[in-house]
Amino acid sequence: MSSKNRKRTASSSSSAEEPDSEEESRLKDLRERDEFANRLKQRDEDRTRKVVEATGGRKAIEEATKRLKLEHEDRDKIVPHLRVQSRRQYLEKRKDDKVAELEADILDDEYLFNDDVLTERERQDRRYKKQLLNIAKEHEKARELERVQRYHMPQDLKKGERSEYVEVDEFEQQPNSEQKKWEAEQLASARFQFGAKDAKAEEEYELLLDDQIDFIQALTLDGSREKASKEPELTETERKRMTLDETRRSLPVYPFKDDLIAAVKEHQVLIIEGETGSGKTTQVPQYLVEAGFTKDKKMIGCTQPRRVAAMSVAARVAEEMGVKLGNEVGYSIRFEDCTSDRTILKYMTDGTLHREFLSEPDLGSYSVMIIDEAHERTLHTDILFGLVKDIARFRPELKLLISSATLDAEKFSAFFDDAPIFRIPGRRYPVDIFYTKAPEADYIDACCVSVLQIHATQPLGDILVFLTGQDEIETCQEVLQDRVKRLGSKIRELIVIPVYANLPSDMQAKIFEPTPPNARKVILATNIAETSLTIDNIIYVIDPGFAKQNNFNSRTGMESLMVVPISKASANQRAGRAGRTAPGKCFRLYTAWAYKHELEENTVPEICRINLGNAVLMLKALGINDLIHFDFLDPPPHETLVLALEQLYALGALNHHGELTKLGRRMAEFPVDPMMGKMLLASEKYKCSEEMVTIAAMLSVNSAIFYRPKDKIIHADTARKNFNHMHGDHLSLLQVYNQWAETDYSTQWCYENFIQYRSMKRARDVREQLVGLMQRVEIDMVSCLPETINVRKASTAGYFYHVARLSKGGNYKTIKHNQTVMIHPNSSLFEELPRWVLYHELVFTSKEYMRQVIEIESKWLLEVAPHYYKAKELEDSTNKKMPKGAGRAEMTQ
DNA sequence: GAGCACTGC
Repeated sequence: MSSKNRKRTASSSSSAEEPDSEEESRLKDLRERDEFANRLKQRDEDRTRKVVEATGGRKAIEEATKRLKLEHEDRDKIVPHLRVQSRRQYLEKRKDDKVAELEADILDDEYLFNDDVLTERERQDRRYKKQLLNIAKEHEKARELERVQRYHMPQDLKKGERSEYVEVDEFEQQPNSEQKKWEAEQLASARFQFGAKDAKAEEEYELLLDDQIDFIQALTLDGSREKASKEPELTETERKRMTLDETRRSLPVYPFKDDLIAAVKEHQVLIIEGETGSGKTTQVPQYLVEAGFTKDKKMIGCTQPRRVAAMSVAARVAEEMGVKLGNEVGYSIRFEDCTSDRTILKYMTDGTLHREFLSEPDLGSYSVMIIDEAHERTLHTDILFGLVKDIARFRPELKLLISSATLDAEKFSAFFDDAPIFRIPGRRYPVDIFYTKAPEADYIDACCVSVLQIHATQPLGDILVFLTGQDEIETCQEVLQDRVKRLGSKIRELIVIPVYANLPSDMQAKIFEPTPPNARKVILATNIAETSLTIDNIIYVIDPGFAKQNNFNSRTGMESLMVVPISKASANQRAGRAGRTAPGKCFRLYTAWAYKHELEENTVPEICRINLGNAVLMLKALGINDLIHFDFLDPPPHETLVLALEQLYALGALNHHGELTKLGRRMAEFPVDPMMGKMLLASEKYKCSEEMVTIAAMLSVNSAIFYRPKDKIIHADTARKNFNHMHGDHLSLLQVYNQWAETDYSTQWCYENFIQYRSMKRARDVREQLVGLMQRVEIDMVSCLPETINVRKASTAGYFYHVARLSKGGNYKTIKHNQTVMIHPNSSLFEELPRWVLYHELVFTSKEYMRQVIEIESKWLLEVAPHYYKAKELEDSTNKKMPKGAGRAEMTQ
């Protein structure tokens, strides 16, 4: 490391040194880099051989089946518990209702009839009722007291018992929770009202009809199944009765089998355009196997944007081909490689293939590569396009299939030198599209009204509503449940179910439960339902036309999560969700004019919106030096690329010729941001690899570690404070992980400390992978605890770019851009305000916040990045501006 | 004193 620093210094202070030694050290580094790469390759080959000996992949399969089984068992354990919970909640609610009813009853009674006009029996009855009410109230009071006094922290729970706070969320979501009742009361009393109070009830019911939104039908999304009357639809049970072979033959691709094989044989690149449900993902690879594309021990690869898809499709195809998953048909995703030497058909995520390029840049073991769901334009598919196009030029025998839904096919074809397009009809029912006559001011409210409107006027069938986030979903759920309750038996039962990615999986599973007869399900979902989750039996879709999108500003290096209008492609995708099992309807909460004139044609592809540090490093590691002219389907903004290159240079991953250094080659092995990669490699020098790996893993599960249930915020916060480390959040995270590890990764411990088990489990997976990679880049695992200065120094070695200094008024200024930023209120340093801090990321929400912060000393910057910082600019006394030009360090070691 | 759409390696 120190030799590198010297070299960098030398290269930047130019004329002082002889050019020869600079050139020499560059060449030496390149030589070392290549030797390192060769060692990696050698090791990979050895490992593959070992897998073959160990009767290939069986372990992975066992692991996979074990995992599936475990999840299943988990659910079985949880479901009865959930039932008890919901019953309890129901009883609670009912009790509240009954008590309120009784109270109203007595009041009415007293108001209407004087005591003396009553008969003795009536008087007795009244007394009895009053007594009952008193008892109920006393009981409630006692319980209230008990609740306060006898509140026990979750650790008091006996072993095996589930902590209660998991479901509390649900309790709070109930329309009748105490807090909500109180709020509603306050609101009601604060409102100015005309007329008699009891007249209001009437109005409320009228509202359902009064408030209606006018929709006009504009067009119909064509379905390919309109002739459904001619060929009677197969029900699910009928389909099950069919043999696998019959099912395969009933798919829309089947008639095109021979044509398709012929087309693949004739052309090197083929674009396949087909709707979901055409069977292309499962069938096309099988056809190619039958056609003999895997004869010479080469594989057919098929990429998917999502892990679940890769796994489930592989399982399905294995079943159809009558082989065991992991043998001839396998899948490969992060943390799980379920393939063997016998595998000829391999499903994988696009990111996995992207990684595979590092060890096999020519895709030598594949005869066909299928890139599926290309229209989704994930970062990885977009980069794969460029790579794969390049390879196709010097491997003429490699076949490429790019498969996509409609619209984009022409663009793909143009990119791949006018490759022919093969069209396969899909299987979808028509969807009628409705627009509002006038724009809606409040789309949440409009959603609720529309749902009730559909519920009251349209035939049965489930509704899917697209909202932007958890917050909106919760509000909408409350409003709906409240209004439904008030409408009472005037309408049929309406079941409201939320879905978003952060929702615990057993709650998510509820969307798949069948709707009871004569009831209707409303699913309130985020974008998760646009692609990731397919829910059957949706007939109606409500689309307000918004989504949350992450954008990266390469000028400031800041990310921001904003609500933006969706694109036309996205709107059509959403509408399509209504026509999967029967003709459907889609209600768009914007005008037809807005659709036509205000929505973009397509969503801006991910590659143009995010930080490309890691992607650029990877491409460099693949030997692609001229990134500015890399063949992108949609080139990312120039500044993003420049920023990424600059950062890589500053980190020492590239030399001044823009070539990858040995350090850079090692960094590329890690599936993390380059700064984090550098941090991990720096741990070698600072002898704290154990700690850094943990911190990296914890930082990778983005801010989803601490759990804050609404009603136990105080407890959650005190629990969190126990982990706070005086020097900052990285160390707090380290403490969380290490304490968890000490309890043998206990679930119970997580509940007790208000920590999300799911995130911790993921951190553990990531950590395991990183440990493996550390060995791969030849770093031993050592610990420096209990001393932690080196942990912070190693962090600084990676993140010296992300440093801010305290200025007047308690604000911080970033060193690089002199931009005003603040410590995030969740940070353990929020009230400390150290002079120098290092941040993991900069996010814009309501303000510019630094998230995950540690305290550092300015002299460390000179130690870890002498090429980047001058001693002068780090002087604490002066307040003068930072000289801009970086890399002109004059420091001597 | 805040607030995390969704994937993936």
